Amino acid sequence: MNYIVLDLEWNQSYRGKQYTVEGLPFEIIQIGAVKLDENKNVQDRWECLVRPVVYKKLHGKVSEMLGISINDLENGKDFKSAADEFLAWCGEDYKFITWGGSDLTEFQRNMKYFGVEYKFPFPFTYYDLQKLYSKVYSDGKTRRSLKAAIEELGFTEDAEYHSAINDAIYTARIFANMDFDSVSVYESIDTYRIPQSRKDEIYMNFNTYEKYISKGFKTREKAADDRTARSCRCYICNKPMRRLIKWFATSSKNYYSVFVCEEHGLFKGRMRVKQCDNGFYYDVRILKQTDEEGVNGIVDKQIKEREHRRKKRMEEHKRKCENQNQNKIKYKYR
DNA sequence: GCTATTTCGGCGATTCTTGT
DNA sequence: ACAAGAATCGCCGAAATAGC
Repeated sequence: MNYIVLDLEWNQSYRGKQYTVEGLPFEIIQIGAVKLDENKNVQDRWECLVRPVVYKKLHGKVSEMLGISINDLENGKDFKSAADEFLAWCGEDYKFITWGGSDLTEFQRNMKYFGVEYKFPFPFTYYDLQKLYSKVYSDGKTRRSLKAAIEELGFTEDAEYHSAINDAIYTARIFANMDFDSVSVYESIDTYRIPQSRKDEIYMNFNTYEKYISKGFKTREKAADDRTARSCRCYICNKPMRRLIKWFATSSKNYYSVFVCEEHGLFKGRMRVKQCDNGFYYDVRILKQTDEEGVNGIVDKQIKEREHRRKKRMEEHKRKCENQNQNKIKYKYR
């Protein structure tokens, strides 16, 4: 199996969102990629310019950042040929690596818009190296820009950033030098396409946790209330679990819950409703094995949220009273 | 059992950061 | 300038509770 490190550059409407074409918020103008074998040895490179046909002028921010003008793209390929050639170059057995989680979504949007026919696997998994970099070198949550990561690692900065092929090469360099094996189980799942039906729903077991992606629902409510998503089975033995704490929302868009498996103990659940390009709503749920301390953390979160609201209300109430008193005083001395 | 007030919970708006 | 994820704020209707 090969690794394809992919990086894209894209353009957008130069005169504002109201002129954005339906189904194509961004138009890809550069494709850059590096192919590595399973031992992380570089095999090949691929790059091309794409001549834009929808947004034929570059947005000011884009040309500034990329350091190019529209003239540089005149001799570019049309997207369909570029994508066909690129996908043929990718071969049969490969996995994508990108810096951040947006490239594959934009690539598929462009493919759909320009009628490129190609079947990516389902579920469509890839490696988000920005996330894996954070897991290896940081807390797993913060996201570093590519430049910041290269500088942190002390790599030589021998090429301009924000060029598709250069950024792909930088990303490949980080990939080849990091302890990838220690984090390689943490694949990302592309959700440009979501499960069509119940039987297509995704249950990914990452050893320490399980990720579930539901089918699409017409409304946010139906997605949030779905019984399949709200009731959980143990991802180790597949037996139904008992719910210890019912699902509750914090002031964020996350829902939390705690379940218990008779054999494997405590699990914390986190769920979020998202919306897909086709307008359907779907659930992303993560189940993670935990202990009493972890459960206390969830309970604390719930209590903290209540306390937080109570305090807010108290302050609000106090302020109201003070205002009333002030009014009274005013009346007194009038 | 009705009404007013308090508490809860869902969700949009806002902000920060990344990406182009 | 626009997109998307995550975190936070705050509004407002629903549910719970207090007061009668």
